[in-house]
Amino acid sequence: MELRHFIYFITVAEELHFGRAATRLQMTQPPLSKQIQQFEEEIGVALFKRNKRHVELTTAGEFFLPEAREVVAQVHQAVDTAQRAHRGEFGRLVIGFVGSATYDILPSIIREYRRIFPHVSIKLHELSTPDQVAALLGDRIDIGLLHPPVGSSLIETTPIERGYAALSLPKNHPLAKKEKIQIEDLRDVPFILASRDIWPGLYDEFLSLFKNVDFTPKIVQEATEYQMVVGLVSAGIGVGVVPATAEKLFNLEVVYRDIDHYPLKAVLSLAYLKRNTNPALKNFVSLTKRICSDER
Amino acid sequence: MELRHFIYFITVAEELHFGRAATRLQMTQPPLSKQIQQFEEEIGVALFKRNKRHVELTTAGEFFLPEAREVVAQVHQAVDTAQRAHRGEFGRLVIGFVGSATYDILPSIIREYRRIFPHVSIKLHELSTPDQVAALLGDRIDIGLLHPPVGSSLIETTPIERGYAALSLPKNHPLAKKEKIQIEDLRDVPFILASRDIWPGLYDEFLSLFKNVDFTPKIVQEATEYQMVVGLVSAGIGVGVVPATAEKLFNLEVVYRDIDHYPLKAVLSLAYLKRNTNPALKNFVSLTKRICSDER
DNA sequence: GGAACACATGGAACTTCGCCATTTTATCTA
DNA sequence: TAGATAAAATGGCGAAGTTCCATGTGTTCC
Repeated sequence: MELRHFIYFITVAEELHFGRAATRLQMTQPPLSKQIQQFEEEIGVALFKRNKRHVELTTAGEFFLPEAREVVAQVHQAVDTAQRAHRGEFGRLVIGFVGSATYDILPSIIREYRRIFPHVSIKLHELSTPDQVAALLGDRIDIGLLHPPVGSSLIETTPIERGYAALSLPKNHPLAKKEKIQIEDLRDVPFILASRDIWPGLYDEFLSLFKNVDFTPKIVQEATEYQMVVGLVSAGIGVGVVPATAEKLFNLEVVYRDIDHYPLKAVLSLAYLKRNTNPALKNFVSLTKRICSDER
Repeated sequence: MELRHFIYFITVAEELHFGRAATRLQMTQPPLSKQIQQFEEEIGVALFKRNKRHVELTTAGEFFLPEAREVVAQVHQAVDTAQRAHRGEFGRLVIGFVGSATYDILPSIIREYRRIFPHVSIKLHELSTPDQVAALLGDRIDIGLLHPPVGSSLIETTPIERGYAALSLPKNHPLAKKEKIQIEDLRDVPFILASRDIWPGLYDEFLSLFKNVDFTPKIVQEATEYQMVVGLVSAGIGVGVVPATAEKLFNLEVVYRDIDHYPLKAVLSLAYLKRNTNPALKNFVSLTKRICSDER
């Protein structure tokens, strides 16, 4: 019993004429007759009443016809489902992200992706960059939104946001009066940073600013997230270093200032395993790239 | 693309091992590998990720698996439906019947048939015997419940009720006092009969009773149904001739008597076209025969 | 009653499916 | 590091099944 038999049966049932049915099936009449006979024998049911001149369905054939059509429809649906999944229209996507990504880029990407691929289920996990790298290598997430570098040749990364970091100061801080802060102004200033785990690139870049001056910054406090940095700043503990997108965490007690001539690059990257074959991943990556290039 | 491919895919997906899957399919591994490859090529979707040592489903394969199982299930359901219809468990049955059959045998047969074959839809038409014969020959009904003879070699008949007819008299009629009526008592009695169309056999048999006596019965009225005969009798118009089962049409004004030594046979038969292949018909006929033999 | 139509039958050719033997590659172990 | 083992892929061959062509047979229509 093969699919062929069902298709042959349906065609003959529609034409009630072996010759015409054979033409529609692009074959000749004798093999069609034989296949139908074999099929009837195999299932033990006469599907047609034939009297050398006229063909008609038996009662069993009439009941079989809609079921046979259902078989063919189900076959098409199955193949279609596989092809859609292959194109990434069905699937699952597990996304890791650093907390700072939620301030800006992540929600708009997710929103757009959901609109275009409504049948892909998305699972989000807030993870630090090193945890994301481990999760990627352990196949627990498909995509990471993290701060480079990741330090693994198995992982592909593309920058999606080339933003900058800024200093956040209590609004009554003396330096807050200046439009641009000079690096010399930062001598003896107490700093509050997110811990190096959160964003090693930014942490290291901040420290490297001071290679060309004769002092090192005084880090008085490390926080586990940027929201906490801003909180400590507004409490007057010190001056914070946060990505510029954190300005969206409105806090009236805090102002943001750049350091003159010393931009702090704050790159957010998309990261995924090179060997990951999840079709939904490709779409997510290309969609993200498109959105980011549109914004420029 | 054939059913085989779906079954092969499901088995490999369940085993995730071409060798074991091949064993389960009672074949060797190489042709199985080849068939899966061809199938993947045909639908344009990689269903398995294989790396010479391990096999696993791709995302598309995971989405395809339940759909493929659905295909196989639908195939089985389709074949099962055809086989059930072939056995007469699904179907339609159009039944013609004479009015007198409703008094006794028909309801119990229908009730029992419905219980055993709940998925056969039954359509009932009250028709006279000649109309039933025409309807049978014109393929408008599958079965007739009628009074023989039918007079067509295309039609098969089997008696299902060998009942008797009786005389019905107004309860104050002189003859009503007698337990058994002698045929001589019927001289000059006005008779009421159902018209010959209704039951030619009974009509003719009644007339033939009088071949051996020197008078013919006086038929004063013909009615179009037995209920009407009984009604006319109770109105005192005359003496009726009705099937014994008509006694169930309770009427306190009427009594029933037999004619001594002259039983009036009242045969009800099942009739159907010999060439009718409706499987539900066979079951109906054999069930009816069983019920009738049980009752004896 | 003959012609035309339509399904069935029989035999030949081609396709393809499955088996066997072998190769390739990945993993495990010494 | 290298050999052993396991598992999928590859290639050639035989057999089975499918298709085509030619023909047979029973119906229907003129």
